[in-house]
Amino acid sequence: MRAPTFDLTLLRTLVAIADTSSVTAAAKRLAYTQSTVSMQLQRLEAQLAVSLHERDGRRLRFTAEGERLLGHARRLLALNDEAWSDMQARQITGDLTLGIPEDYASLLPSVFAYFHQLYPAVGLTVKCGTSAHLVEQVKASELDLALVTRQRNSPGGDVIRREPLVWAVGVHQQPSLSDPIPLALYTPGADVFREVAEQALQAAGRDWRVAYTSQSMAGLAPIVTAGLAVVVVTRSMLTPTLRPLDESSGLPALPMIELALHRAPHRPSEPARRLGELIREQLAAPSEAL
Amino acid sequence: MRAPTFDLTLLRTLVAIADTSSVTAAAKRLAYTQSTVSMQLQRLEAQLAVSLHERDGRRLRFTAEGERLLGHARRLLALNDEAWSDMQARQITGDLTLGIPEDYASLLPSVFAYFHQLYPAVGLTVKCGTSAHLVEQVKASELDLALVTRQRNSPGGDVIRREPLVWAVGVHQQPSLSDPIPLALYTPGADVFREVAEQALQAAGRDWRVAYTSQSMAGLAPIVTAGLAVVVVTRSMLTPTLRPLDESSGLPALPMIELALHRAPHRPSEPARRLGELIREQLAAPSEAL
DNA sequence: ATCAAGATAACGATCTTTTATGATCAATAT
DNA sequence: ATATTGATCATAAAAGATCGTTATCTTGAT
Repeated sequence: MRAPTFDLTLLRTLVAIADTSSVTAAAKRLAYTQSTVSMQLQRLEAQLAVSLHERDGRRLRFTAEGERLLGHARRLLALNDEAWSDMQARQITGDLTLGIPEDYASLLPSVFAYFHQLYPAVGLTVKCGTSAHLVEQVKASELDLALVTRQRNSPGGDVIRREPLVWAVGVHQQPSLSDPIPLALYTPGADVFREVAEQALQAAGRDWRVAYTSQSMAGLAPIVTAGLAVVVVTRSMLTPTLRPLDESSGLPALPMIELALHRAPHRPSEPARRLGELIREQLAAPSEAL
Repeated sequence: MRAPTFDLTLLRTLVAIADTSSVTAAAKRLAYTQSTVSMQLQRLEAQLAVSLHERDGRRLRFTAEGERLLGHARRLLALNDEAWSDMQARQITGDLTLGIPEDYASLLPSVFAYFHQLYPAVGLTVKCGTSAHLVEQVKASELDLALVTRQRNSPGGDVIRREPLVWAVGVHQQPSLSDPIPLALYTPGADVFREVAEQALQAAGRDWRVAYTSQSMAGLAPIVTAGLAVVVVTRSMLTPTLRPLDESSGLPALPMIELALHRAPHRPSEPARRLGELIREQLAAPSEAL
């Protein structure tokens, strides 16, 4: 007496029948013949010794047992699909290199960890750099992917999400905001935050001075928390030591920036495709909020 | 391109191979031929395009992928088996009658609810009565099953669990325990609690009087909570309004009683078998504790 | 009466299991 | 060491069962 076991393909047609409430439509969807689906349903009923469906007039209706089995079928198939794609994912091998702005290095580790769980055989290298530099590297195929910040509606790459920029200072500081405004900025060059800040101040007719520059937020932090300068960050980068400044501070409003994903010009490798997908899924959340 | 779907029978042999770490043994367990199991394993590997096992010397070892799949297989099969037995259980129909002592009516509802979930097509009737009466009814096949209380090591039926009996009074009462002890007892007749109590008092040379009698605990409750009498209950029947009395009260210790399941003499119906099983499982918990 | 959907029958192809056999490895004897 | 034995696993070939298709029939709705 062998253990009774469902044939998952039969359960899949059961689900298709339920979804379409028609044998013929289910057959079309599954690329079977109508008669095949009809017989598959009968086979299921025979194996369980239950009648799963009734036919009143032309309409097909499931019995209580049918509905019950449907639930089991959905659960089983979900587990099956998950198991299958897990096994496939583990087969994917290769190496890929992703570029990210330094400041986003803190945002991504959980994504990397998840990626490694899903694709343990893929060697992932992460390189940090300024957005402008990263874009060039992707174009030169030195990177497979690059996640960069840019001003709104700039061309190139796919937008992953948009984020509001805010002025910020140390939590307990009340900075003197008379001109010239003391700014803490990233290293000179094509930095988006810097561009945005300077454009906004200029448009507002304000004056400013660069009180401090550094390669990354980490370097700027001491100055900012000490209240010696204000900084521009995305809202998601605010830490407990940083306090955002609203309009009452007198500083001009800042526009949104975009987080965009650039891909190397050649057709993306499978690992690159997957990582791109994952980044989109994982980071897509806080988009147009304000 | 049809959706990729596992063959659960193949996964079952995978598990058997893992459990026995031998193709031959797995074949024996599954009532297959050795070559069948060998080929089934290969088929699985072919379908996934992965090698699941390695052979170093004579020993069979799973690869990392094999172990991974094994996990999925176990989960899928567990779900399959659960689904299957659920579908079978729903097929079971019939009626059955269970007898229980009145005081246990409060203990069982969750079991009945669960039973109805598992076997919705079974009509369950519950009849209350004294243990002695219930036993007679089962013997006469007027009941399919009877759950009764009895003194320890009495014959007949299967012991479901043993429970300590305790003396109890109202929470805030300090009853006068000088002879004759005022007892609140069930209706005269073959009641186990009464028997046990009277035997214990007699053995201790104490005197008592029956201050109140009723068909059930519900009727006794007012007298007891008012402190006019002490009552005998199982520990599991203690409510927030009842306070158990320990040895310091001067009352003699009470023995354990047993909860036993009696079955009608004829071969039990399938529903009766199932309910019996369920009762055993669900009530087996607090057995010999003290 | 006609049309569309579902059920049934018969056939053919494919896949699965078995029987039979060969290969490999470990252990024991020579 | 070498040979032999025993056992396990893999492979080949054949029988058998199963599943899907084509074709046809039935049934219900317009």
